[in-house]
Amino acid sequence: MLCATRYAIPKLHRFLLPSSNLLAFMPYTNRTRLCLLHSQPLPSRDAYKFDNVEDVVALFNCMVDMHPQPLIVELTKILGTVVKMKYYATAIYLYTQMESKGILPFSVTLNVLINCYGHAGQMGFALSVMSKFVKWGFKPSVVTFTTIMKGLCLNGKILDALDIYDKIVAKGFWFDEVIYGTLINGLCKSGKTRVALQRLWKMEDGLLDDALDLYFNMLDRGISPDVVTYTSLIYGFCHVGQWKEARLLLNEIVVKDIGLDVYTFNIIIDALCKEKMLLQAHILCDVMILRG
DNA sequence: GTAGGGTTAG
Repeated sequence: MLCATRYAIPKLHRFLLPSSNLLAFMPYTNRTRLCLLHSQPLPSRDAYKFDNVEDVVALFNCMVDMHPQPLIVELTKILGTVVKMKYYATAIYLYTQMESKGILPFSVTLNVLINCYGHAGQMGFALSVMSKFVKWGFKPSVVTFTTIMKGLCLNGKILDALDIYDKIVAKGFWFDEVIYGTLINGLCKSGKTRVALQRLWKMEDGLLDDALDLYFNMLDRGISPDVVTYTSLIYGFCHVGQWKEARLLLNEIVVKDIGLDVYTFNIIIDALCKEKMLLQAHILCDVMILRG
């Protein structure tokens, strides 16, 4: 079941305690170590190759059984760790365990849970967690709505995501680049790049002319599209073969000195390869290598 | 100092 080992502990701690948050964990580390060591037989040599997720699960299980109960903030951090490893179903399971032991979530925990359900293709549950917010006396935040929006996009319900966007506006939350990024990506993914631009433009109360005008307009409003937003749009244009627009956007990134990252490069190289433009793809590959 | 946005291939 679990392959917690004597050798796994230091590694586990390094993994879970990357920052100055060390102090918050200190009361639990020794107990955790004892728990892990006593619940499992000593490992064979092969046990060095353990799965990190299982270690995280082991830690979570230990903590959930502790008295006094650990802080929900700490449990939420561990859940977040599992999510970052993309083990969504596992995180959902852990949450269920936690709740069944009478440990109450707080707003961030619920946001994490919603994210998990979205990725697991269970938007029905994600939405019912929304109602739990009220039940537990918390208010859904802009993060909650953005997470729901992302989940809807992931599950092919782009129109519902746009409705959520309207709710964000109605709630009076101010826009930020993450909301834009989520929505733009969702729209571009569903092959509706034009709609994405129109929608963006509408957000900014302007007229749709072309992508360049749009970005200058956004800048004027104090919201600068970042590399994620650009990358999503480039993905959309590449996918419909509109190289001119893609190139224009790429040019903007360079002009604005926004760092291209591995996502951007991969998207463009992938598109070039699919268009059999291998020479250009190769050049970009070299650029990537040059930039380390 | 806890939560939300971007890719491909196999």
